Amino acid sequence: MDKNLKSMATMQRMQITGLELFYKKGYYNTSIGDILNELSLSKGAFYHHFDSKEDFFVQIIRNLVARKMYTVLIEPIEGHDNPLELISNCFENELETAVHNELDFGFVLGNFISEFNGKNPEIMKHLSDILKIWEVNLVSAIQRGKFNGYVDRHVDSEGVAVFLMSSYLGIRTFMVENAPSTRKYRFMSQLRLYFKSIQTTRATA
Amino acid sequence: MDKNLKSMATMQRMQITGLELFYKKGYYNTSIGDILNELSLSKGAFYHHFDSKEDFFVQIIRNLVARKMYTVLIEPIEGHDNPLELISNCFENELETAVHNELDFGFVLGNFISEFNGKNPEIMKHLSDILKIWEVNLVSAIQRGKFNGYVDRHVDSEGVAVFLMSSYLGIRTFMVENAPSTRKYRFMSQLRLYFKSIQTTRATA
DNA sequence: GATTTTACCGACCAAGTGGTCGGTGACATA
DNA sequence: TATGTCACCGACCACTTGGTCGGTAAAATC
Repeated sequence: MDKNLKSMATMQRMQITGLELFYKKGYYNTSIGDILNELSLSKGAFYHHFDSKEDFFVQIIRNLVARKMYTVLIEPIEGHDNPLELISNCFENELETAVHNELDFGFVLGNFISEFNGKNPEIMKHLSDILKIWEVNLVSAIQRGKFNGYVDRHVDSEGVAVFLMSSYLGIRTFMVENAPSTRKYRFMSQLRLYFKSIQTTRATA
Repeated sequence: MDKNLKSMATMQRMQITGLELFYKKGYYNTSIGDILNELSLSKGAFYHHFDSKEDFFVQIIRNLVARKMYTVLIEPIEGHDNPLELISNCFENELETAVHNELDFGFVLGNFISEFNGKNPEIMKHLSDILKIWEVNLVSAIQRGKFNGYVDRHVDSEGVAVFLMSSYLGIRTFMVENAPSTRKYRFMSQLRLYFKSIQTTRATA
């Protein structure tokens, strides 16, 4: 059973390093050799554990990206508090880690989507699945917000979700290009302005 | 002088096909051979006109992307009408062409930024320049709007610009993934809601 | 009409790529 | 102790890549 454990550990190490490099340099621009070098492992080791580069990448998405997305962008907005506030804090946190150049899984996703779109339907399916889950959870958070009196009943929940996901994906591309901290701040301010316009108006209905 | 003309025409053809393929398949995933095949031209022809693949790409950015960005995302928001309306229409138009799968230069830019970021500073500089021009023009459109009484004087023009650019870049990634038409519609609705929250309030101040 | 310039050709090259395969030694099983 | 399994090794392969270079034919220049 010790063997099995070692095997798992190696696979894990490969996947973690793989994600890091794929994220930094892009999938097509990262060779298996790059990853193996970083870990001082051989081709043989790689193909012993994975069928192909593509299989390897799919495993990474399912094992690392999907799970992390869940804990970071979905779990935090569950609950019955004001969803707009939950979302706000969640975005704030994630953008803050992004400022410090750590792996931000929202952006990892956006990155990969633009890399694979139109090229690799198999991989796109996996990426789309994750996005879909995010979307569904955002929509239900907004609806919960309506039910609990935090969100104006007239707003279109799906619309809000699309708008939120878009701007989040976008700000990440945009932060990466320049002045991340300033842009994060400006983005969050405007987001809160937008939230104001869809929250329940205390004055009339 | 006929020679010169033919030369220019060939370069133009190469650049147009190049942009198309780079956009569709990504820069690193498109070989010079791919482009040449499409045009039935030879390696010799390519390296006669361009120094390298990178040089070729930079030319494309400067000759095609930058100019098109200007006519499509910048010129339409100049003028002294309500800038929020101009921007709204401009985004609407561009997203509509995007729905029909034509080249959308806003997204071309976002795509390339995520592909080159952290990898090729030389190319990133060119992309950043274009983005900067867009940003500056958005900011001044908003400020004009304040001056002309269309936009609430308390809003942060730079913030609005960052928010607009982010959401535009994001919706394009997101539209490309699925249900472009629906998402475009939802996005535009929410964008107009946001605009309402930053326009001059007729009731008080 | 002779000469030079120029647009383009295509065989070729070195450097990588993803992927294969016959090994080897440590461990588990018997 | 003998045997089998399994994690890992690294030389090797077919193929693609960006890029070179000696050529050619037509146009421009003289």
